[in-house]
Amino acid sequence: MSKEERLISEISLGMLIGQIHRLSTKRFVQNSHKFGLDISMDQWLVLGPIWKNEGISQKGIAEYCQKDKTSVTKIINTLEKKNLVVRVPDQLDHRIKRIVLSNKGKELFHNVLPVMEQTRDELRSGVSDEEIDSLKAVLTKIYRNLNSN
Amino acid sequence: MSKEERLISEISLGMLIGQIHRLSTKRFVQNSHKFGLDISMDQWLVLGPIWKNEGISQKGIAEYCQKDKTSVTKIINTLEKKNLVVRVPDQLDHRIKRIVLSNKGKELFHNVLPVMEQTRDELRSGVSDEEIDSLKAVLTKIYRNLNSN
DNA sequence: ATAAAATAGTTGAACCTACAACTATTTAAT
DNA sequence: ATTAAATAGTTGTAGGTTCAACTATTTTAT
Repeated sequence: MSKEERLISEISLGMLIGQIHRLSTKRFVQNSHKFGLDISMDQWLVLGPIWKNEGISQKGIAEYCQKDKTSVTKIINTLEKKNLVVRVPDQLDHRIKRIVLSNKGKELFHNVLPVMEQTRDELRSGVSDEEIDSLKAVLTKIYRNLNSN
Repeated sequence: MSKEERLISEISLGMLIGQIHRLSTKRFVQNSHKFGLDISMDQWLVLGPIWKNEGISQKGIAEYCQKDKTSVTKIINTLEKKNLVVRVPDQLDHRIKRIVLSNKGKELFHNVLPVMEQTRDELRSGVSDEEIDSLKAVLTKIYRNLNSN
């Protein structure tokens, strides 16, 4: 492969990953609308650790989702505006805010599960478990390359 | 695999792709700074088709990059602000704007090539060509699933 | 006990994306 | 020829991401 060809193929790999990321988050939102819900992929991602760990701190959420603390602040803002979660200041360490699901938030969480499933099925249609495994293996390598320094 | 496990594994695949997308665009920008340049991944992506096809329309760029026309408008705005490209109205069809690289834009394009290469090398470190090929094959399947309707 | 460093979260600026509504222009239909 | 439909691009709004700078609160070091 010539130098230019390698560069072009690199572009297409980067573009492929970018496209899939964009299209899958878009599809998720569209599917949520089909189910009569209104939630973004990132809001859903942040809801996950709160569900699993009631009262988790924003820092905890950021680590779990591997998102910047700034992003977490802003997503929590919109979740709070939607009355899905509440910020509760920690009584011992006043720097920490603990995030708690409201009843509306809990309800939404359950309702989103089928949206998740459908999006996954659409994504994986015609793709075998072995293919997904090999995909994940290579992606994990790349992820480590990018994440270590 | 239980239903919940499948959902969790799905989340991790989605997160993996999202992380890699974010980290690789971030790495690209960081590397461009190391080379004394200042350009984002998306600006670079848009510069590509303009380089290859002098005077391409914004619609053409959008198709090439698979970006929304709105995004293209805004990225061209910032490229124009940076004096890297110029919008030239088409003489025959007044709806169309043809995008042309300035000298500064051409120069930047050349200078970014090594940034691209280095980012690719960092990304692919320890990953064989076969792995990249299988990665692309599966990603392409998923891409088609998402793109067809 | 106090000053310095670390930690948790927020804010503002710049950029990117998606959606909907809009302008201006060209093409098609009758 | 005139009206309707399609096309190219822009604008505004809302949500996300990153960076740098900032506040407030612990922790640590001396």
